Amino acid sequence: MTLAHDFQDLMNAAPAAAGRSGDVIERIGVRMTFAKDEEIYGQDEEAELIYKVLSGVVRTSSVTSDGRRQIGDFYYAGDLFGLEAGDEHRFSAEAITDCAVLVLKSSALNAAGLKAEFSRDLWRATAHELDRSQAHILLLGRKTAYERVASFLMGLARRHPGDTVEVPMSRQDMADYLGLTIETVSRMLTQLQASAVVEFPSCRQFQVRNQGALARLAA
Amino acid sequence: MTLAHDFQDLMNAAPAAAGRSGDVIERIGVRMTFAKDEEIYGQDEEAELIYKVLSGVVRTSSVTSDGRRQIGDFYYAGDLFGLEAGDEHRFSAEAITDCAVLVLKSSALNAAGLKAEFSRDLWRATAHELDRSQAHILLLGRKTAYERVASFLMGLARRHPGDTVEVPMSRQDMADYLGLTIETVSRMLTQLQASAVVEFPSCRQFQVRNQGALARLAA
DNA sequence: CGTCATCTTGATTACGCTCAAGCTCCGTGG
DNA sequence: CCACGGAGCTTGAGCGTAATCAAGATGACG
Repeated sequence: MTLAHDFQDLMNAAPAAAGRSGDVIERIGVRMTFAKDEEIYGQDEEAELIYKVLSGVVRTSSVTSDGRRQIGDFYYAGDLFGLEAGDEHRFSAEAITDCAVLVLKSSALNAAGLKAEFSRDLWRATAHELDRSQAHILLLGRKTAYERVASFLMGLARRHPGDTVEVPMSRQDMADYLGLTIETVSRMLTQLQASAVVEFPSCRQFQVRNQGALARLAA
Repeated sequence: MTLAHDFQDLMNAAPAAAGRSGDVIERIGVRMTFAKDEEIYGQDEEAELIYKVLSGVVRTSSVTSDGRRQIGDFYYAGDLFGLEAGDEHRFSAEAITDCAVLVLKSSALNAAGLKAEFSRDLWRATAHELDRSQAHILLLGRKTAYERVASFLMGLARRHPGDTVEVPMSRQDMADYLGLTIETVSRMLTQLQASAVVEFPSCRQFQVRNQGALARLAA
């Protein structure tokens, strides 16, 4: 990991920060880059920083002592992550592609007197996270493997409108997000292709062939 | 459902509201009561109210068109619920016992100029919800039926310290929270008893017999 | 062109679901 | 006081979906 700016920037930039609150993190955050598979923060580390993806894709994940892994979510350019209720992170965060990330120390907001300005955005981001978590709960609790994989592709397609959708994560990442094994994910993808719902020219990109069928499965 | 105070109270009480922000909802909220199994709000209703449980137990749940149900969480006295990111509720809320609930219109906070005072509590409650949701994701994604039921009992015991723990919800509610069927829940409870981890004198109350074993299973 | 990681496919197993019957606990009424 | 009925819970038998174990296929990279 490398720092693009010195941490000193944080203090220098703070007084200048004004205007729309959406800009606060851009103004007083520190830009950092992470290589593919590099850890951004660890499970059980102190949760005092807020992160914003500039480019690349980030995953949050939790591994139990016996090796079972669950992925919390995937984050793309523009998404905030790392905000949590407890003192410690429940999930770790890793770059799944080379990434650029803005990092903001939440205590710096207080020091700079920008907390109020930023707090509405912070609440929104937290509420949005909650919303996505609840959708995830529905998926894990009551959907079949076929529906889970369909929902996942639907989510990817929704985020990246365009003919061909890129799949930035591995089958293992998908499986650990969906509460399945890689073999099951692979089989369901094959089935979805056989049913002409989607088409995979290669294993990391696909096109939606039957939007209606996909939406029905994802519902 | 019955209103203990007139809605007018909301406006009357607002100017008097001062001091600790934790009191805001108590001061300007409206008290309502709900009978067992009564709906507090429905799925896809507008999400503009915030609720606080005074007594009894509330569940949030989501039912798909084909009848599959997932329970989001259970709420006890002191818990806030109903806060959501979208305009519409993803879950409905029902009383699982006779309940008393404080209801607060979030727009009233703006009107009364109390939003800032309340916002920190609101953010905390949202972050806490997120934390619980993430734990729920871990449970649903990567735990066995046996571990899920053990985790659930652990959670009940933690909330209500004391020798005998009451189980306010039905087996169906437990099953729909845990992503299982009532039969599986029942079998796992029988197994946990057979292994002397817990003991059920009746089906709605239990004692923890082996704290360590229960904690290990729930981890 | 060879090597290794990733992905897919196949065969078998097992965990939890479905369907079905029986039990327990309550409230109601004879 | 006991018989009846119904809802909720438990137990049993068999099945099906997804996991596991094990080969192959594909693709990226040196």
